[in-house]
Amino acid sequence: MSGKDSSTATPTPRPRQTRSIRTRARLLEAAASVVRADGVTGMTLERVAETAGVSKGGLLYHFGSKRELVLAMVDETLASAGDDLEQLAARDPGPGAFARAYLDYVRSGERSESDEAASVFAAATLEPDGLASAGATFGAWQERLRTDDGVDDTVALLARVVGDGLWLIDLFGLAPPDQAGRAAVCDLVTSMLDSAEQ
Amino acid sequence: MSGKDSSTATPTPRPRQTRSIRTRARLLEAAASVVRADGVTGMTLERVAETAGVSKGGLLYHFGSKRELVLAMVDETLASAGDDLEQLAARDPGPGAFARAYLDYVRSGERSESDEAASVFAAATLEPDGLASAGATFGAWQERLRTDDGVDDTVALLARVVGDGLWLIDLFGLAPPDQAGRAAVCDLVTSMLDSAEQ
DNA sequence: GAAACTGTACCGTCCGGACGGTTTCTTATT
DNA sequence: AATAAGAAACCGTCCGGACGGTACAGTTTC
Repeated sequence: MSGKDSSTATPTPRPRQTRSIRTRARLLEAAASVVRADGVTGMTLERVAETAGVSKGGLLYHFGSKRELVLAMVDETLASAGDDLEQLAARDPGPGAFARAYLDYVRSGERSESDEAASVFAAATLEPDGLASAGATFGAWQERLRTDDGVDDTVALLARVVGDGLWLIDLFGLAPPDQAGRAAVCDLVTSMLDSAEQ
Repeated sequence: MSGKDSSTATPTPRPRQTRSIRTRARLLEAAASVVRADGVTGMTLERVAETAGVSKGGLLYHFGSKRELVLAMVDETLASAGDDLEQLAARDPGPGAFARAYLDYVRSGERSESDEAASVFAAATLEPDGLASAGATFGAWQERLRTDDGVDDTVALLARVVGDGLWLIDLFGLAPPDQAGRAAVCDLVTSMLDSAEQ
């Protein structure tokens, strides 16, 4: 995960909590990596703790139950993606910035984050409503796409569907298109975005 | 699952030939319904068997292991979707038939199969490579889209991404767009398909 | 002195799979 | 037509093992 510090770092460092948060982050990361390596069924509390270099008791100190851990994985991943999105949109003034960011985010199909996100998504299926908050987040993004941007509703929705589609295709390894193809598609939709301003 | 037993005299009212494959299908269906109800973790062999009205031994007669069952679920669902797609494309002669079928398939979003497909997809994550064959199938569809249709490559890919995107968004309940929006998007891409023939 | 852990022991549950037995259908032979 | 033989379909139970979670007494770090 990258680009986590959205705001300026606190002037006074917190040595106390730094350790806790770092362990927490390590646990989250370890959980994703375990899922990626051994599948959802292989993600046991014991193995996650071991991978993170923490005892099982230590894990349960941070996450009271497996469910809590899984839900935190989803929230964390989505929040990180949201930050990246905002950051991308921020340096592109003008209408359709968020939609363009949405497409830029999936244009290259970089592997590193995608793999981890896939694991998280898979883990979310462990809990019946594990994707509930994910649905809410996607809904918020769609709303942002529709209202915050001065583009035609249909084209905005198209951008969202293409962005999500590419992202999910990557996530599950459903025969992702090659670099050239995905770039061409993103460019096509971006050009529609620009010419459909209103 | 007790059907009508209107037979009064004939002791053999039903041909028992298809008993095996019927039980198999029932097991597959039961598995999906269990996942939908209780989540991936709730899908145990015992519960699937019970839901299908079969003993656990009977289940294991048809599927040697849980892995086999899960893989069969994926294959079955994908094959079914592929059939629907072909059927849709068959009654639309002319270039871009498959691409249009791809979009028509997800246009309404009222697919009752969607629920079941979601469960199957979730179950596939139980096995590390549970989605391998799914990836292959999607790749084949993409290739069919690219070669079999007389449309521009980029637009064909766009159709695929939009189709998959809508489908996956529905599958995971990631804030699916409303009827009007999705129809508009599908119409838009379809019109691009028609005007981009070559 | 409190937060942030470690380490171990343990419990109740439940799961996947094996296995031996039982019923139902098909086929061959007489 | 009868029946023996055998395969296919299915039942019911048992077991080793692992998992999630609890409890708690110690230890390090700030």
